[in-house]
Amino acid sequence: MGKTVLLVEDEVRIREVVADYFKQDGWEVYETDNGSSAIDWYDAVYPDLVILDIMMPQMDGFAVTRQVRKRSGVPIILLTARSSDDDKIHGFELGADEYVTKPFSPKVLVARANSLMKRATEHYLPTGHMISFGQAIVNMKSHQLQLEGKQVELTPKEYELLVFLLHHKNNVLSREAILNHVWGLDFDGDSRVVDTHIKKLRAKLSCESHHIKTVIGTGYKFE
Amino acid sequence: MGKTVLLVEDEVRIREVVADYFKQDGWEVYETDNGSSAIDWYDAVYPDLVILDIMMPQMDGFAVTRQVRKRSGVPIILLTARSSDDDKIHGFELGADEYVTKPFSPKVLVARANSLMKRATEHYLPTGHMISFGQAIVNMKSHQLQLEGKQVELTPKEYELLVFLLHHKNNVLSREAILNHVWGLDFDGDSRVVDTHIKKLRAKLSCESHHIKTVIGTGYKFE
DNA sequence: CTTATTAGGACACATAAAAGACATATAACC
DNA sequence: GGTTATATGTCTTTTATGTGTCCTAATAAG
Repeated sequence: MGKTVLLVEDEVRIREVVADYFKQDGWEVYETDNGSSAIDWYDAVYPDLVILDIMMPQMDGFAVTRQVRKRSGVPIILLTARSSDDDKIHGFELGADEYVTKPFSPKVLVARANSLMKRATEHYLPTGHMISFGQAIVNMKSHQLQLEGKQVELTPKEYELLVFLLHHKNNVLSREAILNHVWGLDFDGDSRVVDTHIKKLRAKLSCESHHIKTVIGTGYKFE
Repeated sequence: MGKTVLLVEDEVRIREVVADYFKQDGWEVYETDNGSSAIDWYDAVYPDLVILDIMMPQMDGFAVTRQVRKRSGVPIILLTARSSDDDKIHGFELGADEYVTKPFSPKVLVARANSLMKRATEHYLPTGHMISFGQAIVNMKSHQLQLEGKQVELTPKEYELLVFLLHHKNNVLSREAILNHVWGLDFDGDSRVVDTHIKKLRAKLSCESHHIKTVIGTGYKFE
């Protein structure tokens, strides 16, 4: 699965240009022009990166940042027309990771996004880094699962699914959100594929499968 | 209240650098260079996070992990020297939440610590949109009810009903009104379904069930 | 005390998810 | 290029869970 970015910008011209550059660079781009729908989009796709314009009608970039930060520590880039230090402090306090001042070059923005992602990825998955739960250790480098000292092979989908669940521990994830993130937006099959892969993951997790909770009517949750 | 971390590392140089980074990030840092005093420190300060070097004289990181785990589920990060320790991790009892391989960047370690803390905190005190009453917290995101620290699973209807009551606190709600809002206008069944679901909600609310008052001849009220 | 109304329990029915079987797609190998 | 193995996705059956109805006991109102 490629990198996904949620782009929130009300000026159509800027949004389209930026989106094009990101697509060119291999990103999957979700676009919206206002803050309140941005939150809905976030919950639906769980993007790897969020780019927010500060100046937007109704719900501005700061407000969106606050809402997103309630949900996760996903990298956030704020786009600003103002360059005053007050704004910067305000934004950093709220949890934005970077500031890009308008006018900016889309190339530079993509470059910053990539370096931020790289940092975030290292931060999530540094080499040799592992996450454990119960008797299990997930090796983020070899994409393997170690269970009671034994190696358990995971298929790519199983691995992606497990990592997505782990990164959103304790959050209820709808089939929709899981599909969008692990399978991608272009997947147009039955949302029950998620069930099938959850089933297979549970089988491989064996004694630790209880961590994956079914949330009836919605989806799943990792605890 | 600031975050506190107990740092157990026998190499002075590493310990001091790491401690500095954590202090810089607003943490209160307790340091010690050996495993046995680590337990004493733990009992004295009850830190929010424990960072342990695996390789230590006398009592190693695994032993300390075991001791700490007897006391609580506090987040633990183990520092391992290169991947040669991977083999050791195989056979040992687990219980640490993360493993960071040396050499590591102190920045990354602080970042990991923060995200781990965030997860742990979310787990204990879910943020996001919540409504609380008495000892209960309703999480509008996970559709769950937390009662005296324990998660209580709500079915979709129970959740909708509870949220409707909460949104109209202190208002007497007729069965008709409840039906129309929670079941929808098209529902053509018996209005006594409301009673049944109120009953089930009360059972799940247990000690907080007194908030749901019966208004005889009309319906119910949440106080 | 009588009647109206609700609570509680038992049960039937509806819906959602798990399990299993199978078909198709993808990759690896000869 | 054809063959095999593996991974992925769909379909059907089984199981679990949620929902709604009914009946009886308890409780409140008149």
